[in-house]
Amino acid sequence: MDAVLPRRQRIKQQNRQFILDAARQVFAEQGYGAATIRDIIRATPLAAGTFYNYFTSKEDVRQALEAEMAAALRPVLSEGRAEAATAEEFLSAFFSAAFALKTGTETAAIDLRAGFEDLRADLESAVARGLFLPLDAGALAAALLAAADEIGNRLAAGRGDPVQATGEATLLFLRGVQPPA
Amino acid sequence: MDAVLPRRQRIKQQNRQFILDAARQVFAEQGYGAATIRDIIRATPLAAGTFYNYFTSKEDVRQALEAEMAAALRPVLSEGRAEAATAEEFLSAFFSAAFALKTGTETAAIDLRAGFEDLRADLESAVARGLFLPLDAGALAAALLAAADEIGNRLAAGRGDPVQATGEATLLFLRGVQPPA
Amino acid sequence: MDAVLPRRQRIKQQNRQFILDAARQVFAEQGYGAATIRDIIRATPLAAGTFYNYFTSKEDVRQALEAEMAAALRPVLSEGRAEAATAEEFLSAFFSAAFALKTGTETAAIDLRAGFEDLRADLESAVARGLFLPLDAGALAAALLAAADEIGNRLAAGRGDPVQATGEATLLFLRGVQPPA
Amino acid sequence: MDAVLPRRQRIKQQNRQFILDAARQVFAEQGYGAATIRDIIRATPLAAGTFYNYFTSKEDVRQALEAEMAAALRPVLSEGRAEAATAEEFLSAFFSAAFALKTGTETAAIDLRAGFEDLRADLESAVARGLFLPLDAGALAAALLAAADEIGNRLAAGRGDPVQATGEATLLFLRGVQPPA
DNA sequence: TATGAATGAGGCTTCATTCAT
DNA sequence: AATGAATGAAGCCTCATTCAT
Repeated sequence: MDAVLPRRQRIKQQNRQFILDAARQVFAEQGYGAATIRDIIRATPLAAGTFYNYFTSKEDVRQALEAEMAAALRPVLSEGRAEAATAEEFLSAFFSAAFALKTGTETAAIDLRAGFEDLRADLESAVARGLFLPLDAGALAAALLAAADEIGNRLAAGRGDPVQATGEATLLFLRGVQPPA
Repeated sequence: MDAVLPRRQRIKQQNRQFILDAARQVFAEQGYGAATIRDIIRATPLAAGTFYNYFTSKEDVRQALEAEMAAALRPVLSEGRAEAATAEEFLSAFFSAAFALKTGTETAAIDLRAGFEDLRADLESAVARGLFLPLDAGALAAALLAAADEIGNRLAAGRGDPVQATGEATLLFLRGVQPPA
Repeated sequence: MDAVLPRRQRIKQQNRQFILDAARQVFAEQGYGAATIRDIIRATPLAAGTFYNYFTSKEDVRQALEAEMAAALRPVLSEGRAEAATAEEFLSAFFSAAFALKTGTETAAIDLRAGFEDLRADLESAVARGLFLPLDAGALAAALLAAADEIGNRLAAGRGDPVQATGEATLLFLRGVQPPA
Repeated sequence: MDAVLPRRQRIKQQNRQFILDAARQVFAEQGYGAATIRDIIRATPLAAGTFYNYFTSKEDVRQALEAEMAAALRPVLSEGRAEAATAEEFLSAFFSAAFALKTGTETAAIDLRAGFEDLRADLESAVARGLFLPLDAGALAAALLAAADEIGNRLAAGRGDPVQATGEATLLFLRGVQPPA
């Protein structure tokens, strides 16, 4: 699908990706605040000055990284949500995808909050279709993502089983905690 | 209630509190990772070296701060939960206290996760009393705190009304999102 | 022999000695240049400020220490030298005492050069008595002390036996290195 | 003789030498322990951070300096020793070279002990050739170097004449201090 | 465009010294 | 006298950024 790029262009793209990959890893290990540009370069085969040919600051990298992650999260998280016929299908698809992302080794330390806008939109649409009670879509998206992220962290740490957790979380948000009267 | 302390002791306590207060503010503004010890001292009337009479590192301050916050959170968050007669009372008390903490100006940037253990214990007891469906108390506590924290952040940013949010969040976790059949 | 001192005086003397002993140890471990006043105080049961009741600076301590060491070295190093009837007796007494000092554990890191003046005077007297060839007493004292110090360091490090080294060093300075013609 | 280096390489070598020269001077003036890296940089036209492009610590500089000095000392101190036909020639060559080094202004504060290994080897060879009495070469080397260093210091301070001192020191170690019977 | 050394600002920490108790 | 906390200077080191090659 990708056009064949001239050698120069290819190297440029590769170097950019070197930096982004290194940044993702460094941010995951130390947190964004504590990470330094030098840390990123060090995790790269490039020289110090080369960084500035691609980005102007740590914040610049972060934004590029966020865009990249949002693009990667979108298809995965949205999959199955748009066409869900019931709230249960919607929630189950969401938690299943979310926990898969959090426990997948290759995407360590993904912050699900990057998918906020997409989820909010999907929820609004689902509310409009009558699948959900008419709640504030923003608050609901925040609650779902925060809960999924936190439970996902627990799963990634080995506390719990993803499949069972998907079921429990779906039930929790589907029917709530109240025992039937 | 407090014993009258000799002057020197009083000043020591005061200085320690200067640092803790400054640290809370600095961590809230810049994040823990990006904050520097110098930032903390600068937000204090103290001299640079004085920091090390009280703490050995930024991490040391963080731990003291966390202990302080846990101690402050405990009575507020627990209030009304232990003796709640219904799940609704429990959830309502929880979200009400949580949102009050997050929107209260003087306690900016409190991370509710510090109250995890208390909440988990309360939930276990509530499940045992039959107030809640028999869910995994750890996962439920994680979900409630994460959701409350995230929604609380939105409230603190002016997006939404605490009272209404308390009602909605209570309902969300009480009955779930599914419309009645 | 010591007069009984009033309690105050006794404590003062004791504190002064605390500092001197700590300083000797610290200087031996880190060298004079690298040692700090705080290092000295830390090796003491005293508080930081107390140092300045006894000494004004690191240099001040060093001088007191040097005087103390010179006073301690004098009788040991001079012993047997003044009344030596031959050069061999003189040298043997000197090296024997010097190596004993360097290898004695309780007087670690003594710098024999503190005994320079005494040795020079003894040598001058010995030259005048015809025990030694008429060499420059200063240079000879320097050579003897430097050699004794350096060989003593080797002995203290376990390289060689003090008794044998005394014999060899005595012979070396007595007859030189030239094989008999 | 030296290959012509590209400009960048030349500057790097020059900067390294700036630091080494400054360090030698600073160590000589203040002693190794008391010297600071900042002192060294200040004696240089370089910026503070540049130090760490060349060395990792004060100790690192010291080692480089020692290697440099050993390399510089070797040919000078060894000159004339290896092929000496008599003990007198050997000692005379040694002291002459040593005093020249100590009193030469451009090589202030050289510590002759850096030449220990070379001298010990030369002495062993000389003993094997029968030039010297069969003494412990290590102890003898230590004694000679220590004496030469100390007397050299006296000469550098203006106390004595190098030529005369060479003669006296040679005699001292050649025949010892004992007057002929 | 890539390199990597130079720069000096600034963060971390320890120090000598003072002084209220 | 003895104490030990406060002070701010100063040492150590790393950083972001520039720029000659």
